Amino acid sequence: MCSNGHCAEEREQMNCECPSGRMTRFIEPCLLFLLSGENSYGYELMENLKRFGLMEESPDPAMVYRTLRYLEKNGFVKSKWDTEGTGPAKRNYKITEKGLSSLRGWAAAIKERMKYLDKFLALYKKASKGTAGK
Amino acid sequence: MCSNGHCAEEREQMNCECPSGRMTRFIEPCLLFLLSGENSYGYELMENLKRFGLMEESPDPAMVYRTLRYLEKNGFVKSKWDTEGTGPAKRNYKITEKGLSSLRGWAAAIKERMKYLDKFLALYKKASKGTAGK
DNA sequence: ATCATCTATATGTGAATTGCATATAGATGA
DNA sequence: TCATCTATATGCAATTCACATATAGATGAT
Repeated sequence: MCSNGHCAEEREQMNCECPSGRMTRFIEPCLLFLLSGENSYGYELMENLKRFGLMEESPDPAMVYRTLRYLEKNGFVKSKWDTEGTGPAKRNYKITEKGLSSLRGWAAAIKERMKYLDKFLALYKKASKGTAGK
Repeated sequence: MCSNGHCAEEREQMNCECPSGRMTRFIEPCLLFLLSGENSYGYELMENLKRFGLMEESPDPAMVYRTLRYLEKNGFVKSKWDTEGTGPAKRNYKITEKGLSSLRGWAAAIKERMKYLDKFLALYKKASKGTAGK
């Protein structure tokens, strides 16, 4: 049981994988960001997602592929089958203008959200100085 | 439709209430923090939650009361009916040692989480300097 | 040749989380 | 008596996600 009592397994507080503070749908801006750099496809994106740290081990393929389809369905990216080269066919994604705009929206929202988290931590720290958070 | 295409209504990017970056179960550490300051009850806590900014208008009573029951069920708080004073009876909550420990866990997790968000924003900013995020 | 492994994409399912609606009821003031 | 404020609570459906599973082309080892 983790420190928050959510998880079945015993974990270090900092490595707790219970929902504490999980960022809902954070994989979306990550994918959009990667695609804003260069066109890519699911399997490759999965590897590069590790850079963002939140999916340290290896991101869930289901999440990656489903999110990519969601992004395409909503016009944030466009895909084409790429049968060149070796191995199975890849679905190659390219970000759209709408996708770039969404990425800017995400960045702004994340910035805003961090303000609130900072506020929480500031309140917490302030309260810790006294005995309690009165 | 918001900038991320998730919401039905038109909104300013910064005020978008779509899931962009929402912190899952953030109400938990907020309640624990408030109770670490002084004993309180649902209706009062609901008012004080506004201070954290994330539930600007007014927090959903369902979330507040359900979360409090969850916290009690898991030993993070204890409650007693308070029939003193005027109006309907209040369920008065008091944080436990386990609750204080959980609050510390949340604070650590949030700090850690902010590191990742900072990292994302740093990457985004860096990429914005060049033409694209290559 | 066949078998494991790597590359690549995709769907199914159940649990967790949440927003919104609704129910209940004591107390207060017009 | 009726609306409003205080106070707590449940029901339900949509969203999100972790984990399991399916499919299939290509490659290298034995």
